[in-house]
Amino acid sequence: MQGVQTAKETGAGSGLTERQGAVLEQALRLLVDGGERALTTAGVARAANCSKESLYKWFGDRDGLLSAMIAYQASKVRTLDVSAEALDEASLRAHLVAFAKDLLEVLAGDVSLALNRLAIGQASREGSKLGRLLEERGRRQIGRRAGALLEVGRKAGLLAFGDPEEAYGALYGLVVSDWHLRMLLGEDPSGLKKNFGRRAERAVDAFLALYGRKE
Amino acid sequence: MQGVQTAKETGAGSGLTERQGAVLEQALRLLVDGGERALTTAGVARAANCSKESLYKWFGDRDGLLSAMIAYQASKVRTLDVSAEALDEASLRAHLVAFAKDLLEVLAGDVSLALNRLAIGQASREGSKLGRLLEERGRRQIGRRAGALLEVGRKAGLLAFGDPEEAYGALYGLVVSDWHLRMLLGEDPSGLKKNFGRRAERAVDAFLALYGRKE
DNA sequence: CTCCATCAGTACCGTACGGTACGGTTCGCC
DNA sequence: GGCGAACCGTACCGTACGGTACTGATGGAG
Repeated sequence: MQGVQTAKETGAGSGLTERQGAVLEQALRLLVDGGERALTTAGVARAANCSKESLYKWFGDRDGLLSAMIAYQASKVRTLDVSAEALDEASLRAHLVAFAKDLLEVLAGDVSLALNRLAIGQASREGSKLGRLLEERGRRQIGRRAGALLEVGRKAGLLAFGDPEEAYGALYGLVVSDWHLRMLLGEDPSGLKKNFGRRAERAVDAFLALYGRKE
Repeated sequence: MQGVQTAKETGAGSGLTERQGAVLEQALRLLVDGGERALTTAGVARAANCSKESLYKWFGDRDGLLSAMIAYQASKVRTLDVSAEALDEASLRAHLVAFAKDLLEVLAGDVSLALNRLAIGQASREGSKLGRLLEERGRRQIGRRAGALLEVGRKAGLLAFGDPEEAYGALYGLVVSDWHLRMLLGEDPSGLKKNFGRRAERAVDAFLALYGRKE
């Protein structure tokens, strides 16, 4: 980090050059296509038309490459904030349903599944920080969005809950149930993807039945 | 299966001898302690005081060993059936809370986490049947227990739901939320384990608020 | 033009693992 | 007692991968 960074960086202040971003993109593609077994340093170098030496110079070692992949993928996700505009019951429900659909679509995405599988596979190793990293960049982010939404709903007198964390946990559980695990285990998600909309609405209705303020 | 099996088998008619069961036990221990990286054929042979040749004779190859481990572990879990005795609101709630606590304890168990991590790590491989196997032996089993319990509750007029699968999904989601994933990612479950009881009760109360029959 | 930094491509090394083969031993059966 | 099956321990082989070193090409700075 000494001196002026002359190479062009990616949009986010991630310290990555365009080239390095392209390499991570190829690495993610390899991971999605063939799982962790396919993610070899030689394979990444070949797919990205770069040398292994450059990989080690840029990312340190294989773990550094994996961490960079997670950070890079997370940097592409942007969480839109909910405007604290006038919120009525219908619009709160609409926001919640939109959140639920987004959540399901993110969790069912190829890259998300591959990265979660990768981090879970490494979780047994003691020093592996991949799980923590994924949790920080993934769950915390989407959790904050949901938390903000719930807070706005409570401020508007539409929701009633004591512990926001508990309310968020209930919402998450009602929306996702065990689908995430089943997809991680390899179950074909095509049957699920059709029903995202209906599933999200049902879950939100149940959530509102639990935490919606009875008028 | 030709002729009479002379060697003593394990209790379940799994076709495994005691010796093979002991070997699988050691293999599970290795997996729990060190993750998949520690689960090498040589390591299992050393830990179980058997030869690699015997491993390959008994289980075919490494995948066969992994499948046998999952089947063996599943065979140790016995699902107790709910007697269809007279069920009132309090006893239904008690049964549901017991189920929820069991579910949390199973999912948080060392062996369960290790096997789920293993199957998830292999899920990217095309031909891997481990995920399906784990789903069949694990989820389906506990799902049937829950389904039976819910059905009894409905028959007794204490629960009202249309689709049993949906009701079970809601119960599962309320109980587990994202805790399973977080534990799979390596989060320390010690903080969670203290609150199993309270968590189970809260989840069951929410479930009953949704699906309990208002009298 | 010259110098220097960067990087692609490749060759190389050590290691670790899956799977196989073999010698020696135990144990049940005839 | 002798035979044969099962099996332990170990040595062995091929392969694949992580990581390093080297060579040559490119391109920008002075």
